[in-house]
Amino acid sequence: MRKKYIVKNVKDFNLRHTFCCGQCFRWEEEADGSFTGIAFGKPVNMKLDGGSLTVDNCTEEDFETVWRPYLDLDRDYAEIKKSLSDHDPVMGKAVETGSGIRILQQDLWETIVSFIISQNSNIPRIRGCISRLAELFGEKACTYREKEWFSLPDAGVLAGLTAEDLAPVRLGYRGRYLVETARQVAAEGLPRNKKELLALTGVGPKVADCVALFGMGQTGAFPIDVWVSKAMGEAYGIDEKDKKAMARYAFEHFGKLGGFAQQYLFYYIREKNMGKK
DNA sequence: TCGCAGGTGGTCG
DNA sequence: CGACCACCTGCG
Repeated sequence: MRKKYIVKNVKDFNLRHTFCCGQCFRWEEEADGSFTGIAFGKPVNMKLDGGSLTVDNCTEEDFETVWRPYLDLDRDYAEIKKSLSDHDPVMGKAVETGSGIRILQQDLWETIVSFIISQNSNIPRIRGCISRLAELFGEKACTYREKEWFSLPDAGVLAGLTAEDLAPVRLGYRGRYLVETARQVAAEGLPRNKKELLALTGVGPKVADCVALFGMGQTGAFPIDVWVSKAMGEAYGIDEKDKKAMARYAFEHFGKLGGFAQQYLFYYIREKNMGKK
């Protein structure tokens, strides 16, 4: 018995902006522009027509407890965008380009796993790794749209494996990081802040900031990757190698809005780069 | 074919 | 403490 849940009047939301801005790796665009994916063990399809969001395979209770917070629907993005746009013209353009981005509030463990895997890699490969990890070692959630869906393996499961066991996932040297981090989490519990994140194997400043932002709701976190470096080099004339200067700039100029600023910049510079090719 | 990708840990000076 | 550099793998 499948249910659909429809919400009217959703503002400042675009599925592609949100699911293709690099914050998540388990959503796929369908031919009709809708997106199918899984979070918190629940596969759904989302379709947006004007301001009307239809979530297929979703009850009202699921929507209120899972998807409303996940999609960050209770936050006023108009205000954030106004504030950032007023800062400078480049940010104004970035906000315009990614006007429907929402920062997803994702499962903490899944975020840790995803961004450890993401390092020094590329999006198609990251998606493949995460999907294989779920299918080979995760827990079966259910069948939806003639496909079997799996959750990512939890820390306890991964802690009992070796990097060798993970070979078919083809994580490369990240497999070792993942097993080691799983053992740390299984023993000590999930990290509660950036300091505890940095204590995990395979988690450095970039991954810690991604997890803080996407998995801990720390909106001031400002992950600096090669794309954001490029964007800030162009926009603010900061030396692209000087990560410290960039972090300082973000802290001083964007404060608690740093995470949003980062997503708009990231999406904008990547869009621009795609257009070039 | 081959550099390089949404970095990190280890090892130097 | 800052500047290298190796590291798995597979895309473009």
